Amino acid sequence: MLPKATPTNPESAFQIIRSAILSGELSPGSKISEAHTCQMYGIGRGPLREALRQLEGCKLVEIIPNAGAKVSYINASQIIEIYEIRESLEGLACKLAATNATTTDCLALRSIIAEQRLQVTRNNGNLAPIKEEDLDLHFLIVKVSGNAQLFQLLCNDLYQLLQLYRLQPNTSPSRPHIALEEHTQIVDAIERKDSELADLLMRRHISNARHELLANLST
Amino acid sequence: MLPKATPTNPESAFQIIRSAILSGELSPGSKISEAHTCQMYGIGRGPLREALRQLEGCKLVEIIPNAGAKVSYINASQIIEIYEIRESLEGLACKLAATNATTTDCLALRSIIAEQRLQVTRNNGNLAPIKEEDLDLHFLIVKVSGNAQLFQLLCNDLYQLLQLYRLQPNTSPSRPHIALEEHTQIVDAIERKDSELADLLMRRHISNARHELLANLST
DNA sequence: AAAAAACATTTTGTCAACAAAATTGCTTAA
DNA sequence: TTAAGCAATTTTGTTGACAAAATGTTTTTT
Repeated sequence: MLPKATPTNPESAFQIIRSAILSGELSPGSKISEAHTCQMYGIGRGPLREALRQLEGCKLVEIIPNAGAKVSYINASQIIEIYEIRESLEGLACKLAATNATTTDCLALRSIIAEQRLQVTRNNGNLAPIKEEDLDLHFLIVKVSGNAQLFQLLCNDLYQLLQLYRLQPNTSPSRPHIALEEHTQIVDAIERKDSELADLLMRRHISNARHELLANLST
Repeated sequence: MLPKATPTNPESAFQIIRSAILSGELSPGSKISEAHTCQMYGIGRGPLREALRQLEGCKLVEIIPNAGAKVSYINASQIIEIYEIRESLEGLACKLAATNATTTDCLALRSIIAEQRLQVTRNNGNLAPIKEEDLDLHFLIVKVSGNAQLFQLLCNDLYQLLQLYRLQPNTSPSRPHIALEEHTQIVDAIERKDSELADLLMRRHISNARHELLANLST
């Protein structure tokens, strides 16, 4: 019933390799040998090369002429820069979301918050893996903003770089209680259509996360 | 003396096709036939396909499976969305630039302003093509910000989408006197290291441009 | 023994031929 | 006249073989 395009085209190669990178199957910094990778995932060399060029555009791989491709390694200064960008863009997303959110949107946002609250109480304040729900919320806010370009930028590029970073050495601690509180306030502001406040709160939320990250790096 | 990689690799194909698109040689919306394009620019079909996938990442071309690639056509709502993003990101750029600018940087910024002023007086307030100097200024501010990720995002992706848009039907009027005034104030703020004000002024500057654009679209 | 040069191997870059899909134009039928 | 079906052509997708570059190893020379 699905429209299903041809199975082994460059597009699917792109998704296959991307999943492999984001799941950690291909680890950051490691070389992506063409012959080896082709056999591994059952894709041709042509399609693979196209997929690699596409992944280069997402900054997930780095291609060095005559020397091959390797999975990107995100360092600390890069992730800080990305957080600065997120601060601006997600502030914008919240501002727009507050303006455009329908009641249905608000219900969906609330339900994510509820799920997060459940997670936090369940883990009783320990280092909890809200990670997925966290991104879910940010994801939905960007979607609700209605700015398609913004959605693509954040959800197809930046969020995946964050994911890649999290595969690396240190898993950031993230204080679930505080994050939950901040999330709740943000959704409240969106629901009340207070765009200015939603903007401010989201910027502050990400700024806090950035400073926590900086503190962990310097120690 | 230059390291100069092999001439006809996918990288150079990428640059060749991109220039062709940005110069209008390949017009927005037109199909990019593989065979035809290969002959036209003297590049192989493999390298071309890799280049097209790379250009798809920059949103300069659109690839439809089993139907080929075509030059992107940027519509009004897309450009408005991009201006919203610019407003956020260039505000950030100004904020960072105000914090990080050296005296050398400020001199360079001032010299661009001087050039713009020259242009405006020369054309005596008529619809002047400050376009190049305008982008030069924005370009330099982003560079001075010191955020490499931000630089890539704005200067390698968004600015070129703007360029693509300008190739299309309507050339926006742009009021040089006002723009120059706004630019001057922005550079002043950066020079005084007033990051908050620089942020605000840039956001307002781009917001003004966006509203002008909207006004022209609705008429 | 250390450094440099030559060789062998692996890996990337490129091209050309083939297969599959889509578009085009034509024929045929309603 | 229009619409549907079919055939021919063009265009995209894919694979395989070959050329060039880089890497690693061995041999030679100082």
